[in-house]
Amino acid sequence: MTVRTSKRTLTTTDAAILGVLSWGPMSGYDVKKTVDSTVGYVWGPARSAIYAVLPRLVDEGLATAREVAQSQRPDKIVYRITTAGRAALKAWIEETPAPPDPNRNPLLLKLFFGDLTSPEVLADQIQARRLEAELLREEMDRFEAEADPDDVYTALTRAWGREYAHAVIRWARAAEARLRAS
Amino acid sequence: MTVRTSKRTLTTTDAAILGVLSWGPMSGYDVKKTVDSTVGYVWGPARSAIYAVLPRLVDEGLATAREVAQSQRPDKIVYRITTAGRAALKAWIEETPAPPDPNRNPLLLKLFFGDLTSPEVLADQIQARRLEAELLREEMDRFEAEADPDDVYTALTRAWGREYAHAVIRWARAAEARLRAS
DNA sequence: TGAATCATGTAAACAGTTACATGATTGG
DNA sequence: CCAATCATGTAACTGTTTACATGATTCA
Repeated sequence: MTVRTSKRTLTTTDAAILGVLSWGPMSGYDVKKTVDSTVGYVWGPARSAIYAVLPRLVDEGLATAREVAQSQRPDKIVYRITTAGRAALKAWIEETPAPPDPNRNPLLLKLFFGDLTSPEVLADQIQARRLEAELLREEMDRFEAEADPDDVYTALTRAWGREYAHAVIRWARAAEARLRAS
Repeated sequence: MTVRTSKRTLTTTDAAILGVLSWGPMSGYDVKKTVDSTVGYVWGPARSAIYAVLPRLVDEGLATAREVAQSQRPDKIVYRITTAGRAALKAWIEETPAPPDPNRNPLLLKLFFGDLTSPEVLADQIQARRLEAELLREEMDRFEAEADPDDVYTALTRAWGREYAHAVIRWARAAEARLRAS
């Protein structure tokens, strides 16, 4: 059993998957569900990406796979993070510099070329962004209510969600007013 | 001269390039420089992407190319947006729904798995993000000073830059304090 | 009976980046 | 003379998504 001891750094998707495996062994199907309801807010790989990554993690010795036969349900493959996997994830967290904030905002790009259309069109699109942000804020509030206040890390992610939503809402309100006025 | 009348919707990179061409005809080299100093803040394609996209825009009838011989400088190819190009860009602005905010934040993802490392490591990374945001805010302030206050669209993009930077700074300050305390 | 859930995977396409490759001219 | 600027492109790769493909079981 040769293990590809490649010291390749993890992709963000690898890290997300390894991360949920660090919470407990599970099948690809369960990884997907867990991702969606947790880290999916900040990194949401496609289902097919998860099924592609898992065997690769096994190849690299970062996880193990065990086939589990089931009678009432389709058989499944349960993945478990290894010590090497935990170390690789820790290294990714500590050593990989978080890239600067994504410089990519198509909505803002539209604003640069705003002269080609009417202010109402842009105001509508900004409003849609604001409604999204308002939903996000409500969601964060709901999480806040049912969350463990001692869990610092998830508290910080919720705090960012609220701060971000707040920024979008403030900006959008002002932008909409200014555009609808002209 | 057959023009591929494909009604393919533009990619964001296509739109960014067509957009700067809507400000005037120019070479690929100049597109790159113009992008970097303007829309680059929200969409910054690589140089190679620009040189790859430009001929495709010509294929699709969205731009024309004219070779310009130069004696003192290397010859160049000057691209000019066509009426069809302008229409395609307008359609992109009006019809293409701006995708929801990018769900992709590796720094936040690290926080989800924060238990695997020390609070200091995370605080350091958050601090780096804050310093970035402080630079962004200063840059926006400088732009603000020299900008035309009647130009609504660039004013809105600057406003977003400031609002966003503010959100990052507020969040990071609180997060750093909380992590350094524990 | 038909939709939802459980369960896994492949193939093709897409969007974009980095690195490679070349070469003249200008200014300090 | 050396660095910066002007000028264009290709090749290989990376990471990710969408669509395709299959099939059992449970619940309303």
